[in-house]
Amino acid sequence: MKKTVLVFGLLIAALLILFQLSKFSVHSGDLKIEIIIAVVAILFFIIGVFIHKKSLHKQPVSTHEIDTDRIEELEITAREYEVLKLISEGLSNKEIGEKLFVSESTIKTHVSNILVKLNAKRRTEAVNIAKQFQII
Amino acid sequence: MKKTVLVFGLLIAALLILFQLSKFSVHSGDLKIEIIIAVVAILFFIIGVFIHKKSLHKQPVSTHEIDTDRIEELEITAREYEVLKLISEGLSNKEIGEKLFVSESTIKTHVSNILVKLNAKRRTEAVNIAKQFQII
DNA sequence: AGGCATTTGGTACTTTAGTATGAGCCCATT
DNA sequence: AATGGGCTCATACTAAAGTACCAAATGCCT
Repeated sequence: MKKTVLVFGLLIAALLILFQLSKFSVHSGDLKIEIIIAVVAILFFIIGVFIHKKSLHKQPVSTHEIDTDRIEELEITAREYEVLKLISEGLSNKEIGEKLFVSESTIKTHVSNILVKLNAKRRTEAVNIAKQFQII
Repeated sequence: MKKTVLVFGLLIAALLILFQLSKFSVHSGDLKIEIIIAVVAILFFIIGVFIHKKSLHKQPVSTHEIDTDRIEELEITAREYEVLKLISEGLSNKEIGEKLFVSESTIKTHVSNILVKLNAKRRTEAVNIAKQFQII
């Protein structure tokens, strides 16, 4: 935000300088009008590209960001979320248990809770829904 | 492609007209130099935005394209691929069978073959591997 | 026509997943 | 001190997934 303001300020300043320069040079006759126009053209072409790039950064085209708000909305706890991510990586309940140093029973409980909260019937469906919600 | 050439042609024409106009107007003194510069600035700003947008279309930021070559490399058949996609949508074998009008046994056979070809132990792992391979 | 891959389907079995329920522990809030 | 949420774990059960065979119909290629 601060950067953008700074850039705009500099651009306006540059434009004003060009205006003054053009007046002076036309009067004195030692600078061709075509050159000034060319400089302005190139300058604003670059500005156009730059601004457009900036606007894209503000509205990410398909940058995959995690919607942490929705995780809270769904009341998915930290532990459940951990399990959910490991499910999406294709691990079994047993493997998840080993990775998190808890029993398979515990993972089953977590998975059951996840399925209810995501309104899914199976873990594969849960992964699909979670991806649509952009929470993984 | 043809569109781009056309746009460029028009732009060059417009630029030439502006040049001629600027010379004439300065000589006759009935058009201010500031206005010409402003027009050029606005014009090239728009061109800058437009060109940048075009270049993004040519190089998609992270457009998800399917690697059909790899599907062939893995020797995944058309039917197996259909099943794989439905697995990734979270359907059960029974549901997939109903959707494709075949028995659950058939789907089980397909799934087993998919798991071997993708070197996966479970369907969730298969989906994960398939996504890494960019085949779904 | 014979060989080959694909698709289909079955049986029988083992493994994994998921449900239901209960219970103990820890920690923060009231 | 009591309540409640979150994490843990267990048992017992049903459902789904996956394996290991076998077999038949189809279509394609040479």
